[in-house]
This record gives sequence, structure tokens and C-alpha cells, in this order.
Amino acid sequence: MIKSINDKNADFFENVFAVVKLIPKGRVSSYGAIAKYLGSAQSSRMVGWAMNASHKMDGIPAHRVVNRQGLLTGKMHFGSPTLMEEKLKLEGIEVVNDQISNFKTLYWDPSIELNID
DNA sequence: GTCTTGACGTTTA
DNA sequence: CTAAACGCCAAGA
Repeated sequence: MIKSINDKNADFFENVFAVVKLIPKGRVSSYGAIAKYLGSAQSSRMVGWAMNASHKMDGIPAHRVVNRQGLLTGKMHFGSPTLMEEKLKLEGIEVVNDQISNFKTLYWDPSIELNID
């Protein structure tokens, strides 16, 4: 469980990394969902920016994070434009034309799955 | 120190 | 219905 979320002392990036790490295998989440979960519903851009910083970090499954449409918009930042898609496929996620087919089914919303009290 | 860009999402025209 | 602008915060030039 993420305890630092309520703590304003925690950095936005850390919160993003924490949530992304919590994404179950074979599931995907959206920048907006994470941003909203962190309290910055309209700051989805920052989530993407945080992901960019995750490049130098390990254990950040950024490939499980896509945009609201389920499109692999950030695939180009994985070193290879196909690396993200391949990784998702390895987890059993069906990707067609850089888009997740069963995105609606694989969608993982932190504010719902984590069940906040 | 100021301006532009950015892995998005929502709202208005 | 589609198209465009706005908002949000941060970092690079």
C-alpha cells in the first residue's frame, strides 16, 4: 500500500513510480488514472514526465502504462519502438497497431483496484 | 531569467 | 459529430 500518497512530503515522481510498480502483470494502466490517484487528475502530463525519468531507474514497468485510448504512445521512449509492444505481448496483452485490443478488459485503475478507504 | 516542449486528458467552440 | 484550446507541472535550451 502506498502511504506516501497522503504525504505531501513525498515527490510526485515517487508516487507515480510506486503506483506503476503496483500494476499487476498482464494489466495496463493509464496516465490519467495514476495522475488522478495521486490527486493531480488534470496533470496527466506529469505522469508521463515521471515515466521519462523512470528510464534511469529499474523495476519501473512503464510499458504497462499507456494513454487513455490504450495506445502505446510512449513506445518510442523504450529504446526501441517495438520494445514496449513486445513486452506487453510477453505479459499476454494483445497489441494491434500499437493499440491494446482488450484494453478495456486489461485496464487497471489504482483508485479502484487498490480500493481506497 | 524567459520561452518551448512534453509518454495526457478534459472541456469548449 | 469533429477540431481546437486549455490546464497542469517540470525540465531543457
